[in-house]
Amino acid sequence: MAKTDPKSETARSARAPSKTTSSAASRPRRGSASAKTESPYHHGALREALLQAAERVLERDGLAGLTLRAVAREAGVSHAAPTHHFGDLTGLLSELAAVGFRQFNAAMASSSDAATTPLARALARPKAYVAYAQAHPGMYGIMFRTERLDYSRPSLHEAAEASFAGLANAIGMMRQEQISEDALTLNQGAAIARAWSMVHGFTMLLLDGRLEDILGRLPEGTTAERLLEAMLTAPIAAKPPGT
Amino acid sequence: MAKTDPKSETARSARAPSKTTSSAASRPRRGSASAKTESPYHHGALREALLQAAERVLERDGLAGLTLRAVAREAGVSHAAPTHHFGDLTGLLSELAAVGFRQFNAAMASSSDAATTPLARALARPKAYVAYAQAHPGMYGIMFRTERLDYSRPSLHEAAEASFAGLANAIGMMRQEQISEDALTLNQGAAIARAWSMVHGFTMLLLDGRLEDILGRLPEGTTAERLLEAMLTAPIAAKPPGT
DNA sequence: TATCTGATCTTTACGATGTAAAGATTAGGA
DNA sequence: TCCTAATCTTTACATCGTAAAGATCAGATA
Repeated sequence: MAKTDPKSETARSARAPSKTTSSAASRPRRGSASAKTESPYHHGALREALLQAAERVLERDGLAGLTLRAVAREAGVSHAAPTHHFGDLTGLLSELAAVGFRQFNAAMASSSDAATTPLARALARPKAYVAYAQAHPGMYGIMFRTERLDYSRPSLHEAAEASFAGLANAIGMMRQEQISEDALTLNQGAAIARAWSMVHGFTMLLLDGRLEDILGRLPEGTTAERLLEAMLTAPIAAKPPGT
Repeated sequence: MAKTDPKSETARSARAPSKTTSSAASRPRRGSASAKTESPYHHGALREALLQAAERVLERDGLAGLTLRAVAREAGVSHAAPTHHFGDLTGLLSELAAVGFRQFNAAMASSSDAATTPLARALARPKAYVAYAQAHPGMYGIMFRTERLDYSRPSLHEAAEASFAGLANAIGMMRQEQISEDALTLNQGAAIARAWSMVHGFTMLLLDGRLEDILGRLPEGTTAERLLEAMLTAPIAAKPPGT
C-alpha cells in the first residue's frame, strides 16, 4: 500500500459542481473510448468493461494491484461503480476467476488436437495446463491462490465444475474406462487426485520460483517443460525392481 | 476490511499527556503479562513476542486477519512498534514463514522414526507433510500462498533451503542413490519435482476444499489421508499393460 | 406523448491498513 | 556522570473496501 502515484480518482471528476445548470456542453471523455463518444452517465456495458479492465490491471500490476478502485479507475468510472455490479471485491474476483476458468477450459479443450501418438496425447493436457498458467500467472493466481472466491456464484461454480469434469474425463480416457458422475473407485479417485495434484503443485512451485533450485542443477538448458515431461514419463524408481 | 470491532488501538494508550510529570504511579499493564510486571517502555524481547503474537493471530483470525496492527495489538504495543524489528509487513511475514519452515522441518525429521517397513517409511513423510498443513493451515499459507516473502532474508532462506534439502535427501534414500549438492540428472530432478509437486499440490487442493468433490464420490468414509496413500501407491494404469 | 419507476452511476463518508517521520524513553558504554 | 543509540510511541497521510445518499437516465406505463 501507500503508493506514491497521485493519479486522479476518476477521469470524469470535473463535472458541473451541483447547480443543475444542465450545461452538458463538454463532458470529459471516458477512458479509452473513441474521441467521438460522449461518455454518458450510463455506461451501457459496464459489467463487461469492468471485467476487461480488471484483466488488464491484473496483467499490468499483478494480484496485489488488483483493487476495486484500480479497476474502476482503469474503466474510467467512479470508485463505487463496481459495487453495483459485483457486490464487493469477492464478487469481482469470483467473476474474474470464472472468466479465467473458461479461458483455461478452452485452452485445455484445444490442446490435444494436434497430438497423434498416445504419449503425445497424454502429455498435451499437462503441458497446456502449465503453459496457460505461465502465460497468465495473474489469472492463475486469482483462480488458485486467492482465498476470496465465492463458489456459490453460478458462473464460477459452473466454470470450475467444467474444468474438473474435463480433467476427470481425460483421466478416464487414459485409463480406458468410463468415469461415473456420482461414484468413484479408490483407484480412480487416486488417479484423478494424482494427476491434478501433480500438475497443480508443479505449476504453483514453478510460478513461485521454487523450482529454480532444481532447474539450475539440471543438465545445461533444461526447461521447465522438459522437467514436467520427465516428471510424467520417467520411471519412478532409479533402478529396475528387484536389484 | 471495515471491521466493526472498535477495540482500542493499544492497551497502554493512557499515559501522562506530555507534561513530564514523571508520575510513574500507575501505568497500564501489558497484554498477557503477570499482574506484577510494570510494562516498561522497553519490552526487552519484543521481537520474539511479536512473532508469537503473530502466530496466535494467524491461528485465530487466519491469513486475512494477520496485519501489522493486529499483531501489535495482540502484543500490547503501539502499532508502529513492529516496524522497527521487521521493517515492513513483508519482513514480519518472512520471519514468521521461517518459523513455520523450522516447525515443518522438525515435524518431517521426526516423522519416519516409528516406521518399520520400507512402504511405511516411504509414506511417513508425505503423511507428515499433509498433517502439518492441516494442523497449521495458516502457517502453511504464509509459507506457500503469500506472495510477500523475502527469500533474501537469511533466516527464511536457510529454513526453506533445509526443507528442500530434506526432501531431496529422502528421495535419494528411496532411490538408493546419493543426491549430489550441485548436479542432478534429469531423472533425479524429475523424481524430486514429482514428489514435491504431488504432495504440495495435494495439500493446496485439500486446504482449499477442492478435493471435497472427489472425496464425496469415493467409497463411504474415505479420508483424505487414505486418498493420499492410494495416490502414492496405487498402480498408474487401470489395467495391467498389454491388455 | 408525458410521467414515473427502477436501474445505474457518482459523491460523500468512515474505519482500517501500511508506512514514514518525529518525539519520548531508557539501556549501556564512555 | 553523561551521552549516544536503540527502542517504543505519537502523529500524520495515502489508499483501500464498503455503506449510504444523491444524481441521472432508460424504458415501461398511462
